[in-house]
Amino acid sequence: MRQRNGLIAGAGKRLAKRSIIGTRVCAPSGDDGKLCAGIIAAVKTAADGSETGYSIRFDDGTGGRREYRATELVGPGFQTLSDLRLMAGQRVYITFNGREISGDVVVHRPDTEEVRVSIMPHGHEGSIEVIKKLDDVRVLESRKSARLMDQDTDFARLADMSDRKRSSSSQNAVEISGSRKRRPSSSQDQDESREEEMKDEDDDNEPKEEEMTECTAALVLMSLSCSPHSPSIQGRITRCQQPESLSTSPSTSSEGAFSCRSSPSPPLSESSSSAAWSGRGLPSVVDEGIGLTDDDFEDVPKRKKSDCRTVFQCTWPGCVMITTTVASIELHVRQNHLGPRLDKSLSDDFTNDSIDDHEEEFYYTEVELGAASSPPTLSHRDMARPPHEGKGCAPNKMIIIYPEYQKTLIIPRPGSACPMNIPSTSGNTAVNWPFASLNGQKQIKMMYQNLGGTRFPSSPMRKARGETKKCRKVYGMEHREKWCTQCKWKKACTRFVGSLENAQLA
DNA sequence: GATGCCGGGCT
DNA sequence: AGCCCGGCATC
Ligand SMILES: [Zn+2]
Repeated sequence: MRQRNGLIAGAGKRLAKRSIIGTRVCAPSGDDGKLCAGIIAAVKTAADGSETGYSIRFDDGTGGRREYRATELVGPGFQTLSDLRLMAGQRVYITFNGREISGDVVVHRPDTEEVRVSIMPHGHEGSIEVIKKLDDVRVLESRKSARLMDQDTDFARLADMSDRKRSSSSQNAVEISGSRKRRPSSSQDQDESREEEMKDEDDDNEPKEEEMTECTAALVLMSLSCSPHSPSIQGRITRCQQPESLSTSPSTSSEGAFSCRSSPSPPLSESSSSAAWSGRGLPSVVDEGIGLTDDDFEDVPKRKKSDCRTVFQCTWPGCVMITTTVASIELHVRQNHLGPRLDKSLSDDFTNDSIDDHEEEFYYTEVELGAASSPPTLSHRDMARPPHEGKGCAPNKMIIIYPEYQKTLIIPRPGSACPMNIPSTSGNTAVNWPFASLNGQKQIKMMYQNLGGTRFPSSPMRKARGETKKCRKVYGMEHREKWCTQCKWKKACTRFVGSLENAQLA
């Protein structure tokens, strides 16, 4: 989220590699040379894989598209503002009084790298002109901080605001992604979820692209409920890009004990999804800044490069099956644990993906071999697992060790026959666990959504407060200066760290 | 109410 | 990255 500025045109060059679809860029939409903001809706690639053209969909409400070459685009990975000259009248965005404000270029002096911009600040009648360094001028609206947002009047924002007011219903399941549900006040979470009108009413989509956008949207939704590094996301990406191909191993991930279950997510199911992704049918008001940033994709490929060998281990309680391919582990899970699919063809068609498709994913995990940091917890998990029970029937308790804190959690399961059986519609106890990274970087998150009201006593999402007294308690508010820095910053204390559990972590 | 600290904003 | 703080969960 913080990396949003990756979107700002001119804010440093970023390679326009990977999936740049959805990236916000600017391009000359008319003959006047003025740049208009839009998003990359499609990329044309030559046979050799090089990108030769970009189809840009403009924000201007017409939904019109045009194709451009890379050299014509302005934005991350393409030209920066210093590469060109802004025309008078060009709409730009600058920061004025700590807030982003739009204005029109009066004149741009390439020699001095200065731009005179005419703006109409709030509470000012009439416009004023300011001179800004080119560096401080953007042609793409940046994402504003929540704090700065409230007074904005531009209609995109208004739409945004009223939008965020919309209460729950379909959105709910998406919002529950965080470990702690935050008030809408911190807008970000939801902004994200409305990720793009990528899949909007536009009808002339070539099929391939359609697939991509859906994939993108799915990715985003997933990322809301799962840790961004969740293998399941990666799995989906893989699947998405190469439908039908099951044998492709999802990228090598160094983390993720189990695949995570995307939240029960009714919203993922057809009806609501299109609404959610289409910006709720708002004509073409662009949910500014919501386009996928590079960063949204970044982690995924990054992970890929750890080229260690991976195997896939069944995580079904009591099962120690290990295979070398996704396909085989999925097959194993399906055949040995899940049983035959009901009412569904056996096809693994992604487009057909609905709530309980790919259930296999949730019962295996990738394990890196040879990685120096072989997940210590894996073995623990095995040990913690009840020794009995083979197939089909699960114990009614689940014992989970959370790698990060090395705590064991026993979750009583309401007599369900399958582990983590997630009720789809009238669900009562949904368990969602984006798993902690095994390398301990990410916070373990686990969610319970319990419509019945009874929450599980101690949510593992949050480190149960240890008995250890921390700086604050020890030194008291009056000796704040003695606190460790982390405490001063209201972060997890580093001085009085937990106890043995944490000690073991090393 | 106090404490711990996550998530996120600002510089 | 350092600093700060809102707000939530837990004690
Ligand atoms: Zn401390």
